[in-house]
Amino acid sequence: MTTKLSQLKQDFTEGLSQISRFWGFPKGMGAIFAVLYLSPAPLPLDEIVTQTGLTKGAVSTEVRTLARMGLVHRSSRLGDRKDYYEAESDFYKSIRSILKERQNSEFDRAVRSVQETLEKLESGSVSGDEAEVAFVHERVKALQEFFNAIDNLASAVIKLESLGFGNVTKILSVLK
Amino acid sequence: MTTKLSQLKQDFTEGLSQISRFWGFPKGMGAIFAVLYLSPAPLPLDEIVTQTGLTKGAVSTEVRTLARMGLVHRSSRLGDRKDYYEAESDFYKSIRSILKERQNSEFDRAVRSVQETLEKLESGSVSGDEAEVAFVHERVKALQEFFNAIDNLASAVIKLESLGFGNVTKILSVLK
DNA sequence: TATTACGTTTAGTAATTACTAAACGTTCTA
DNA sequence: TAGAACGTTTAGTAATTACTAAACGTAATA
Repeated sequence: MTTKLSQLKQDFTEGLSQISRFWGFPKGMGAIFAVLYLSPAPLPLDEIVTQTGLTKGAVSTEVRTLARMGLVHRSSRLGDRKDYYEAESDFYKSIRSILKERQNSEFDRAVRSVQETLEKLESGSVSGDEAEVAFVHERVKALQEFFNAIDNLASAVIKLESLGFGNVTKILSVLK
Repeated sequence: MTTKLSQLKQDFTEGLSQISRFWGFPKGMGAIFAVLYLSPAPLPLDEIVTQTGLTKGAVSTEVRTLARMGLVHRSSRLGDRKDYYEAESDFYKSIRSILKERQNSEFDRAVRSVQETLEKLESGSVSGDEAEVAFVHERVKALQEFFNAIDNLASAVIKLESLGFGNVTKILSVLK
């Protein structure tokens, strides 16, 4: 039993949409990426619109955030005022740029607030039951250290030239 | 200038709530975890209710998913029919159990659908422009390999006794 | 200068998700 | 056996997020 390529593409797109949603991104974003990822040539916005069934507005904004994440690239051609988009196919590259993106976000602000909490505790300026303050201090400190570990890991990954297969297997062997 | 412990706790809780939302979990979940994490003793549901301002129903369901993730533990005492909850303080342990949790989820289903797409392509049963089929094949394969790499990494982490400081620094040195 | 071909913004709607309030079931106590 | 003290479920609401439709801005073309 044979499958039409167009059908296959559609299934694939559906799959990526769900994956996208799973990671907390709009499912339309996954669909857009899928369409670009399976296209041999860069596509103009209009083409993405017809292939995903989303509106111009939606594609316009979501493709922009994809670009900011480094998952797609925008380009233009001389004498053609359309923008063309194509998917980044090196996923390790994408991961790095997503991590980078996340570093200057909401998340970082929240992490810093934990840092501030810790500083107050270190400076001894917190009033309350002594034993409980000590306990809280210890806990907050542990959390902060955990965040630091994660952060170091992320930074290291970002700095890498490439997180290719070799590196992954190296990591795996260390973890054995 | 001194800060009251109660105020500090509240700030901390606020911070964790945001972090929780950032990772796609309800912010109430972060708040519940924060309250438990800063409590020297296990707390009954009612106490969580008063400290977070959520309702019994909400706390009941969210504390359960926290437990499933291994971020909190439920216990009970003889001659007391309240349940008591306490936070897991070993975050590496938590990470492992979250990863485990994620492995049997929606996500895995979606990943498998990519696998199926690939199998169809491998079996040569896809009809359409030959060159394009070849291109799509290559791309889908690359994506699948990427997923495998991630999956291997996750599995390795899960199997670890402990992802303590030592291991993290080892990983870091490999990535240099 | 008017028209067309684009991408962006905006204001509103649909869909989803987080939560509340209250009914419910069970187990213990009187 | 009634009542109280729990945790759970359910049905509905509030808040958030994803998206649509359409107005808009800009630059190229006639």
